[in-house]
Amino acid sequence: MARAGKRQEVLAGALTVFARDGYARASIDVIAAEACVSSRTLYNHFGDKAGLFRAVIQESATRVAAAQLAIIEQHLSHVTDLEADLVAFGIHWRTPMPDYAEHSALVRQVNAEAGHIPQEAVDAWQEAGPLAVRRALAERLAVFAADGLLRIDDPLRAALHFSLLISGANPSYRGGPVTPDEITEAVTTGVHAFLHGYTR
Amino acid sequence: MARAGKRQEVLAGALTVFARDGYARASIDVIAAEACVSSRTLYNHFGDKAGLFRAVIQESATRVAAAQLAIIEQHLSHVTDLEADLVAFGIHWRTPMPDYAEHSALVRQVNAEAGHIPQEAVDAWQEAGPLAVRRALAERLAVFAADGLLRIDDPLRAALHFSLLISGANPSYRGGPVTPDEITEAVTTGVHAFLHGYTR
DNA sequence: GCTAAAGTACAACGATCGTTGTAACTACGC
DNA sequence: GCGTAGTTACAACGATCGTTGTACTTTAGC
Repeated sequence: MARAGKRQEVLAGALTVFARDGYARASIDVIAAEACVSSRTLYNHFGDKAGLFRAVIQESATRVAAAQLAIIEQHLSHVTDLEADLVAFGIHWRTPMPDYAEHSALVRQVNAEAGHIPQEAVDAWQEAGPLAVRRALAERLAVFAADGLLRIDDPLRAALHFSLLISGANPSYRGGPVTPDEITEAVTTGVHAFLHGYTR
Repeated sequence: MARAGKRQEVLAGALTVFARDGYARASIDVIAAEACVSSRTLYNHFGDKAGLFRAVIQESATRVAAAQLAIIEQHLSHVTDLEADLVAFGIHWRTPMPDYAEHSALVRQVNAEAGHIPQEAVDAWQEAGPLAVRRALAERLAVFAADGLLRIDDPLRAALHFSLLISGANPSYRGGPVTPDEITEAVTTGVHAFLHGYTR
């Protein structure tokens, strides 16, 4: 296996290590071992550690964003019961697809390390990942507003609010994974707050 | 100045460096220089780097939580117009008091590095900081619910939702600081969403 | 099968860093 | 004023790590 796949395996291994240890803690040798690859190969592909990191966050953001766009498309194209569909969408969104834990851990690393990443790389990452998803979500919400189901002044901010209420506050401090029941509970209450608020 | 203040100066300098660089990147010598202190003094006070970090996050969380509890007390004790008071409270909350930027950068560092911090330290930090604030906020919200102003099943989750809608999504990717107008806009729309939701 | 490209193993470098020991120095309590 | 405890400057250590060079081996394409 000379040419094929090596690059992808390096990206996968680097994602694991960067997500777990962060940029500064992560060591090139550990990444190489995780990817079952020589450290020299790693340098041949990505130049240096910073280049590898940029490639990893870009690839991870792009891949997860694509998956989330598909989920948006799937659940929010033809809605019958808005609240039920939003709940189903939120549950699907938050339920761990493979690598979701690693991805969101990497997001936390990027958030923490933003000051040490070139601005252009951060911008590209945000554009390919969170912003793309937020924009797509905003588009759907705007449609619902046009249909008279919602009242929205700023769709982009509404999409942000939805994301926060649905996926917010799971920095996963505790080691254990989140149970499906917790996800259902969090999404249900989040969607309810998004739609109806807390006023009596 | 032998005994006095040294410890506090170390904590302040370490807060600055840890918040900016993160635990792994931060170097003891840089922290010592930032605090105008010998690195040996630092070890005499805190044992090692991990001990210093634990002291820093604990102190920062405790101090900021106390300030935020005071803001809650100040704005939400006697409310006349709930929405207006919540907006005023949110603006006061989010408007940078000194060190607020450093504190929230440190929070991001803790979120990213949670896997490398002893569980007990993370628990103590969360208890002294975010959870204490959330609990106090939940208490006020529960009072509003008892007064018939809000409809709340789970006050703690409602407090979480409020925090997310008000202070969420400012990972400060861009270098520039947030303008007061942006804060006002974000808080106003956040409070509106919290109270009324987006349903028509 | 041959050749060029890609991958590997291995050693080595310079740099950074956490941590400790030590001896000199300084401030504060009595 | 003196002594004790805190502070400093300084050197040194072992360890880790990013990165490079090189010689060797493997793989893929023709």
